[in-house]
Amino acid sequence: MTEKSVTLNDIAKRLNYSTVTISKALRNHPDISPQTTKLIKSVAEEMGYTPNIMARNLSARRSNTIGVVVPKIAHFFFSAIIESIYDYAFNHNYEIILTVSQENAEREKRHIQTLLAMKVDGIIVSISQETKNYEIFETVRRRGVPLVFMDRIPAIENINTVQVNDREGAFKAIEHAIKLGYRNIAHFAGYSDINIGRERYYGFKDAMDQYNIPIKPEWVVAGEFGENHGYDGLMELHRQNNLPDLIFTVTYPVALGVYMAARELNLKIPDDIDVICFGNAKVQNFLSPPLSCVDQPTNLLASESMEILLENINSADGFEPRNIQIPTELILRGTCRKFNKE
Amino acid sequence: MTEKSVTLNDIAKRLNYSTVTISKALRNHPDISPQTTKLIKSVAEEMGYTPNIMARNLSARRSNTIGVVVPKIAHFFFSAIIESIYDYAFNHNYEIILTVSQENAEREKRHIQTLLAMKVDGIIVSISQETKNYEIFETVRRRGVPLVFMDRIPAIENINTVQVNDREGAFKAIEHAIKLGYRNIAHFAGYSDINIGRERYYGFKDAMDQYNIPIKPEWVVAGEFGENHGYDGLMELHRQNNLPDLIFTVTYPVALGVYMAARELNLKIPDDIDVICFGNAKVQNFLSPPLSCVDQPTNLLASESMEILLENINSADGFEPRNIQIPTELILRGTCRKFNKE
DNA sequence: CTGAAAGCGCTAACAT
DNA sequence: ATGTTAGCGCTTTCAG
Repeated sequence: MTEKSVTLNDIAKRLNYSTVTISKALRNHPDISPQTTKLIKSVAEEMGYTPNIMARNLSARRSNTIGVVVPKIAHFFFSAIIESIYDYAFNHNYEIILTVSQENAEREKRHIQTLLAMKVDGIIVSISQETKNYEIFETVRRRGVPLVFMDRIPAIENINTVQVNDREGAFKAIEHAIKLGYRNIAHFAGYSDINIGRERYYGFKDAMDQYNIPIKPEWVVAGEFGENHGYDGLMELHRQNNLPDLIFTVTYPVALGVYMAARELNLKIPDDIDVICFGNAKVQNFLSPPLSCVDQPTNLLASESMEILLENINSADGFEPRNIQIPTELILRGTCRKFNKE
Repeated sequence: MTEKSVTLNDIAKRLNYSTVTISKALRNHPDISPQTTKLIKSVAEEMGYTPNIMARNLSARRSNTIGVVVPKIAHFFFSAIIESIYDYAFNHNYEIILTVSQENAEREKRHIQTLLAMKVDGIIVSISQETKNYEIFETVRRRGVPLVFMDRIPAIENINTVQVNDREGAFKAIEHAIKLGYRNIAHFAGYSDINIGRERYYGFKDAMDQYNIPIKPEWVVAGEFGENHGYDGLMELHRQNNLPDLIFTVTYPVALGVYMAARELNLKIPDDIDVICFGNAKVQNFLSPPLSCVDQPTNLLASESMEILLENINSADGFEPRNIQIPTELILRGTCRKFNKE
């Protein structure tokens, strides 16, 4: 019934060759004559041979596998990125081991340990919203495993990073809003431990400062990156009877949370309260109203990360860490557009 | 610099034990005395030992790893399912190797071969929209690797399946529409080779038949599961000047495509043309208008699949294939609700 | 309670 | 062009 999988040895015996010859032939090693190679391949095929990747990796001391750690996947931003990563990996003959931290630092750490134990050739990580201890990344470095941080980046030196220009992106959004006439602007921000929380806030602040608009502390509310933050945030401001005219949210899910709360409170977007967010999702076009945002090119984030990682993997030694910044673009839709206010 | 990772042997030498003792101690084998175990563990910890999973698996002939093949991930349905699968796996100490076929049968096959080569303990697959050749699944069976099909299921015998009650779900949606007074109903369907295409169509047909409404062949248009199908479909019907009053789409992305086309054509949803779809995504609540749908409980689909798979893996032999059907629920929002028509 | 021997399936280095 | 030897790091008998 359960047929035992055929090994190099099985083929060797059948053909009266050594396993080495078989192994080489199957990998097109020039040692082996074309005819023999052909013969061996056809027999392998016929016998239904599949290499045992565990064994191969163990022996070859490289796995052709890349580990990925992301905080979430059921959000457009990450699922789009992951899809691109898979694509890139497929085209370059790499396997991906994807792990999900669920925004939990402990879990993130365990995942990275597992990836190390699996002897992945390199790791791409987007840190969780609560990651504050960076020891594990030191461990990775000491092990000599190439590492690229993408989008969510810890504050440590000498690392590969691929990110969007968060500060500039946020600045553009707020500047646009100000030019539209907005003054009462709130920011539902991320925590400042994490780059995207910090930088997007700075971008917001840059713009407000530049146009001499005072920032109301109660209107800068730091929190997580999910719907809850947006929902709770708006609910709270409403309870305080302290609503701004516009809310700039640190991520798209936070904006969705604002939409939820607004519906519940019977606030009309964008008339009663307007929204603009960082991060783009195809569906935002079809929200009611369509949501304006700062676009982050997910495919570029993914491909740049992979590219740098593979370079690092394939550069014997002394690879200089690279830091890539990808420009953002402001996409205007139903919210935060002048004509809505006319 | 690049520090070599520490092995059982390293610990053994340091402690003057054999590797076997170390190995056993680390796995809490009763052979080893509690004190020795404790000592060994602390030293292992101190030396920064990480097991080499490749080696462990090779030797233990099981990987504690499950392979997953899905057609897409940047769609809410799949990303939600995958997240649940990861969760379940994490709690049961399994690793997941996720692969994405991109709706491509060739790629799907290669992924499954890779998973076999990686010696995964079991596989969950949701087949691509174009998979017609089922040989590879036979191969999996012959290898004795437990296999569960989820949501998208091929027409073969004696397999584990976990799916939603597609026919009933579609029926409920159409029946509801009919009771609302709709007669001119189109169905943007999937291809009939695949269960979800076929069954959802049957559900549609059941309802139309039961209420004696003739089905217009031009209004049943089969296609893929992505946005394009919906977009092209509506465009084409519009070109033919042959618009229905309601479109029932086989998936949520297809409905999105309809939204896109409708916007372009200046058709108002739900007044000019109404939409209801199979498959739920949180964001549908915030579309304009909110989209009614047949809900598929993604977490149940995921957990049932994992549960059956693990059972199958752990049942020595003679496991009877199981077939799970999960009931659906009709969720009414902005579209396909009577009050819109009043 | 501890360890020696053997082997998982494969590949790299070195013969022949 | 082909094979021999050795070993990747771990676990599973089986002896002591």
